Amino acid sequence: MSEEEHKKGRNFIEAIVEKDISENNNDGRVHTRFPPEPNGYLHIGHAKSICLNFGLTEKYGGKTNLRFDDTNPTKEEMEYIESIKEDVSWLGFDWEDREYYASDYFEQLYQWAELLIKEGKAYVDDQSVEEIAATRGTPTRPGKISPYRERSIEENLDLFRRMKAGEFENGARVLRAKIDMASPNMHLRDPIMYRILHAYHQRTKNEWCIYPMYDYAHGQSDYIETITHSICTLEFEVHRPLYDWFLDQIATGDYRPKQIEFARLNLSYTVMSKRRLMELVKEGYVDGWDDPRMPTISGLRRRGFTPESIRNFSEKVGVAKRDNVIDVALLEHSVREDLNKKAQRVMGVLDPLKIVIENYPHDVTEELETINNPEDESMGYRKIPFSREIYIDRNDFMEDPPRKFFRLSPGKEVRLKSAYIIKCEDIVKDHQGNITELKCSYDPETKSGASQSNRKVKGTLHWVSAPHAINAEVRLYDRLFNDEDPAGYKDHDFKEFFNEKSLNILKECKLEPSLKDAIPEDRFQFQRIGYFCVDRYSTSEKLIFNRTVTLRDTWAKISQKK
RNA sequence: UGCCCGAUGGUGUAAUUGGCAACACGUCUGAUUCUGGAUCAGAAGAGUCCAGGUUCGAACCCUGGUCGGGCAACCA
Repeated sequence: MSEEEHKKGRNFIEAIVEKDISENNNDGRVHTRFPPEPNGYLHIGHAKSICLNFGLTEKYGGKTNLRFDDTNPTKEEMEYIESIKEDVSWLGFDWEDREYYASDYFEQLYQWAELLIKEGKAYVDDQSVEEIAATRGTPTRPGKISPYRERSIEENLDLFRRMKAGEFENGARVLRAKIDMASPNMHLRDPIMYRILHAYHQRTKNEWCIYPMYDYAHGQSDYIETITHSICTLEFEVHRPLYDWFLDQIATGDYRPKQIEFARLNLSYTVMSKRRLMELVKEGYVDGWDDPRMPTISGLRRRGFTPESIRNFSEKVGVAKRDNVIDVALLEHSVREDLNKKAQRVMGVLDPLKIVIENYPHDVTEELETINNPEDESMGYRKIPFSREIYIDRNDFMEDPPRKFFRLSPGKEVRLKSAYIIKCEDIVKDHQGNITELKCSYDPETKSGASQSNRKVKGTLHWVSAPHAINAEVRLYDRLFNDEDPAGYKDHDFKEFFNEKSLNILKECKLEPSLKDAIPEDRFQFQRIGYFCVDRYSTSEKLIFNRTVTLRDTWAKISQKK
């Protein structure tokens, strides 16, 4: 991308960063952070944020920290930390040695809290949760001042130290910043800085029984890490004055991190909150956080998405402040675009229909040559066996076809990809009238690559040689929900829109023999069908393929229009 | 009846910061094709939420509305 194009296409955050650099704010540094709370798996929305934060520092020459926002020991687990790290690196980003935890700063945070008390800017409140909630006021009415607000500095200090020492029960007292109970911004009405939580923390163990709240911990953590641009989602916009207030209390020089908010990603036909995804997992709607239908990074990975496709997608969706719903078609386009260039083409028959080529000799196997990827000659060629009995997909045959059907039907000819032209001579049915087999003839002059092979026929089919085919299970996935915005109804639970047909397992699929050594996460294009990925739990005894996405299907559109 | 955001083709994002509304996805044509894929060529689709104002000129600035979102967890 040229300098000129840069300027044209830049989003509002890049514009801010460029301005800060040109004005030499914070010495012209760019330092961002990705700050997940380890209480769930990362999803495609986080991927956008990861790409944004790491992308910015790649572009402008800076650093990005990975920081776990682990200030609530009752909700957070080690399992999530591991999955988050794996997802970020899988996407292709490197936080180098900067793996940080908000809990690493507990001591510093505590010291700053004492400082605030000493300056008369924080106080210990003995009110109960209910009382604090009740006296906070409403958006239109100011709150009531706490009876404990004017305690002496000495008493506050003493009580806060005793809170830390574990002398009080959960919920008995909190430390509050003394700001303004009448502020029109609810977050400035003496926000809670510390609460008492006698809970075991994954990292600090039993060292603490008071834990800082997000608003107090986050900005100060940014400050400690010398973050310059603290990017978060829109719902934190009203927190910004508080973010700045806390910083102003402890900052000593000119350096200040700047909070910038952008609109979170929404995807059509799915849900995008950890809470809802957790529900799907816990209530068994899906297999787990990495179910291929989930919009989680691990789910997309298992489904067969590439890191590149997700990064390209993140680039394409843009960054702005207005609410948005991205068409899932854009995500699908991103994988197709990437896999089209990379995925080896193979033959796979999902719903086998046997064909006997009656004029082809018994006991003969030809090794036919076929290109691995017509988009990339360097991927080479391979051999596929051909014989008298083959399988084609059942929906590639119609006994009574409509006019635009270019596939096999009685008396009609069709090309077998990389093989011969065959003609349907006869149909074999069982007693119920189901088609069980097709009798065909082949034209030996039409072998692919042969000099007289140029005869044109309307259609080309994929196929596999019956005696050489290997068996596999193929899982077809569809959108998780039937509604574009399942979480968008006040009077309906999002799970009411769960798509019962979102998973279709096919157990009798026949694949070309070269696939027998495929290992988990190998990706292929099953010619004319779609892109498929070996499931992470696939074994050589039981091969399992997940359909990542179908190919664009013009015929499906034509036939749907009837 | 408070405060803070936002509003540009079906969807998303741009518009050299006041100068002919562009790009991508999607849709539709056609060409091509041993994948009804890919590729190539082309088309339709918004006059920028509304009403005023400033200006030679407004998507952009001002005023007033309308609509949408967020904020009242000892969550993040």
